Amino acid sequence: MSEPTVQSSKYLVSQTAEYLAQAEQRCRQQGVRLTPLRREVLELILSAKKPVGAYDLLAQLGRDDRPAAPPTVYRSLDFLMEHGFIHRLASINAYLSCCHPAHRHQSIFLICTQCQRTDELPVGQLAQPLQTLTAQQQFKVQQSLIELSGLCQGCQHE
Amino acid sequence: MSEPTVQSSKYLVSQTAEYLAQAEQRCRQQGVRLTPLRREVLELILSAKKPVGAYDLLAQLGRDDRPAAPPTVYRSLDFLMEHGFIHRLASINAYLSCCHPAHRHQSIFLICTQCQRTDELPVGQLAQPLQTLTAQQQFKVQQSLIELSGLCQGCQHE
DNA sequence: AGCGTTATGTTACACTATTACATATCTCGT
DNA sequence: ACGAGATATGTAATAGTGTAACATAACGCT
Repeated sequence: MSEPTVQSSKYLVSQTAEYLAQAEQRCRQQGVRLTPLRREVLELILSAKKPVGAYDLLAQLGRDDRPAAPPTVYRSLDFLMEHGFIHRLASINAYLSCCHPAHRHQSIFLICTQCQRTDELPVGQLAQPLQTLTAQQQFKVQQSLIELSGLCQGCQHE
Repeated sequence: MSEPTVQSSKYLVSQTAEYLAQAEQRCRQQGVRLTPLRREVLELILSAKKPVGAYDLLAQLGRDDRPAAPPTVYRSLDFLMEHGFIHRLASINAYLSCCHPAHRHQSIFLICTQCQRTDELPVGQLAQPLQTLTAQQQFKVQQSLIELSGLCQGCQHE
């Protein structure tokens, strides 16, 4: 709880407790409920140093010795995604917390194939060319997915 | 067999038969084998108007009344991807033929959520900003995945 | 023909996710 | 405080996607 989350260190520093408090507040503002279950799923994702699989979460949620059933976690994940608290990485079927849940945005994910740590970056300089390209095709983008797999700085020298 | 494939119409026109002939040739050049099975899988993907799921392919491959087993098709898909003949769309777990298998490249996919038709475009104007961004992060890209879902031109007015 | 390599067949299973329906909890008006 | 409707969770079953492990077959070369 004392160190900033790694994945967001370059982009927006936030600690788990602070993040959760802000999440609570945003849910209240929007009139939706960050229930104990949803909050716990979010906490688990926040405290992970890398993207987490749904079944990993399920195992950790396990009440009274037996693992929870899949819909339990998938519904929470759906809620958290819908409200912008987490993202799903399609290329590795895993979930990670969003660095800046305050507003809708497109992101680019850099996924390290070695250590699995993943950085989320704003589209920034790519937004304009992307817009130009889809406009040329007269394609109306609903959702974008940009995931780059490779070696992070730390893993290149091993 | 008489119409050009839709997905490549804006980028590189190629017909199934011609595509297969070129694939044969490239495999010979590289000393790898486009076996009847691999060729059939490629044909099925080429003749589809939209990306195809692995189990759809399996069903179509079904010999003597029973469907083929999963590894049959997955091994062929792996081969075809490895040699650049097809791509996998992670966001919809489907496969489609590559428009320009002659050389390695990054692509952008525009996937219509309505009709499922998918266009493959070269990264073009995005290559430079992408390169800049990953260089800033000192991230060594091994594989990139850019998939935009939305409505194609034809499906916007329905 | 014989041998090593490559490809395919076959069975079983792992992993990811959803459907359908039952139960519990919350919210709000009265 | 109460009950009705809406929202959330529990539970069981199953769908969809992909891989491991091992056996058999086909190829390619000497």
